[in-house]
Amino acid sequence: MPTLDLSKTAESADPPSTRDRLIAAMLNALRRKGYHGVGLNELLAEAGAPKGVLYHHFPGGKSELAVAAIQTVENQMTVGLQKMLKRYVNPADAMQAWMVSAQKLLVGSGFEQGCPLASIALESTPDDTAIRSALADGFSSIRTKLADALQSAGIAPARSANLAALMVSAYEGALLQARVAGQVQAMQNTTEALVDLIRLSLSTPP
Amino acid sequence: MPTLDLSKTAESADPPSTRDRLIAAMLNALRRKGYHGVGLNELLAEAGAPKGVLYHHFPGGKSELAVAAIQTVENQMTVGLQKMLKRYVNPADAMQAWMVSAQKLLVGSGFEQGCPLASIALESTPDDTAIRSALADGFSSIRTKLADALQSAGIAPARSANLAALMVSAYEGALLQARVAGQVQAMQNTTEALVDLIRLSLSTPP
DNA sequence: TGACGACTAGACCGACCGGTCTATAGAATA
DNA sequence: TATTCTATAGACCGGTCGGTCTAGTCGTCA
Repeated sequence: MPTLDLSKTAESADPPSTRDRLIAAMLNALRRKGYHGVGLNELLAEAGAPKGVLYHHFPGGKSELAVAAIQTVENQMTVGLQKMLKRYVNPADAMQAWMVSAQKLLVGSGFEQGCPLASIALESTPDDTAIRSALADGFSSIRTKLADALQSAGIAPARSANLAALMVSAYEGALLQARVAGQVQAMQNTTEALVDLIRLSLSTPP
Repeated sequence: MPTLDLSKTAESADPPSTRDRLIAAMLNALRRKGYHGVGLNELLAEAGAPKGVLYHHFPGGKSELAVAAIQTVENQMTVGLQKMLKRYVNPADAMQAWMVSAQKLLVGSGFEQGCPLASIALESTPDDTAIRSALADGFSSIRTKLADALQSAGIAPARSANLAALMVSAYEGALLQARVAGQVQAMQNTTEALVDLIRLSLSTPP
């Protein structure tokens, strides 16, 4: 069960496979209007693919494609996060950079593109077991990576897990508020408060 | 343009009007599966109303009903928040109580019911102007109320606005993570981190 | 070359979508 | 009682939904 093809460098990349184009179209849709907000026809038109192709690569249909998209974005986010955490020694700086990058995507798209995980998360029901478990895995893996980084920055283990959860919550909640407002004020405020508090946390014994 | 009828006490309440039943059905749907996840027929069945009635009370159809639902829940949330902020002098305690009440609703519904504002927020596009502005108003009013309370608790004005935004972000993000995971761990972690940090913030000069 | 599997292609399906329309019941006004 | 207005009721509409099915086009390997 292949996910995105990562074996090529950005330079030598051949045109993306049909499968990857389908995943990209689903991700784009999730960012903009959510899972139930897009139709299959629209998805296929964007990917430039006929219907048969979808059910060839994803026999489970729309929901299986969504699961693949979730796993893809989980991978992208953890990779991006690791990069930031490596670039900035101080996790407060890394957090700030993470927020700024999301903010840029949001503003650059005219407040259309949010987080693809968040939208489908809120449309899912407990019956959507495959989707929910993919999402749960994704968020859990992001939290774990953050917590590890916080711990190596000198924050106590118990506190790291809590702070990592707060960071993810703040990220999702801030994006959400800025998106509907059509302005980044709330997101900037959230970032500022959180970054301040992480700094405070770094300089305060548990 | 009447919203929910608040002129009656809980004791003397007559059966809810058709209009209110429609709003309640929409709110329930938003909590469980989002705006595009419910059909009109399902909504009407839950409210026990025929189709004509919807377009009588809400000529703008589904989206106008959604706006009314958003305004209703904004009102409910700000009232509830004010009550908590009055009961607990320390805003950290109020925040904790707020999170616990949301967590109870989530768990009590088998991880079905989240925040109705968040789901429709992520499904909306910039074209859904009425919905987005209702949401922006709602979140903004909640933030303002929180910031005022933080300020009266002794936090500097600039810091209060930031912290209020973080509180709302954390609330939405925590609910989202707990919902898909089917367990409250991430929400409890978020709450703990945030409450700790608010306390720290109360005892630290800006 | 012939056969086979992977992939592409799109016509087609019943169900359901949001929305319109006409008919009617009942209370209020004259 | 006649009239009018609000509210309820549900049949009906074209369009789109997610999904199935058959046909065709490749490259690969015997």
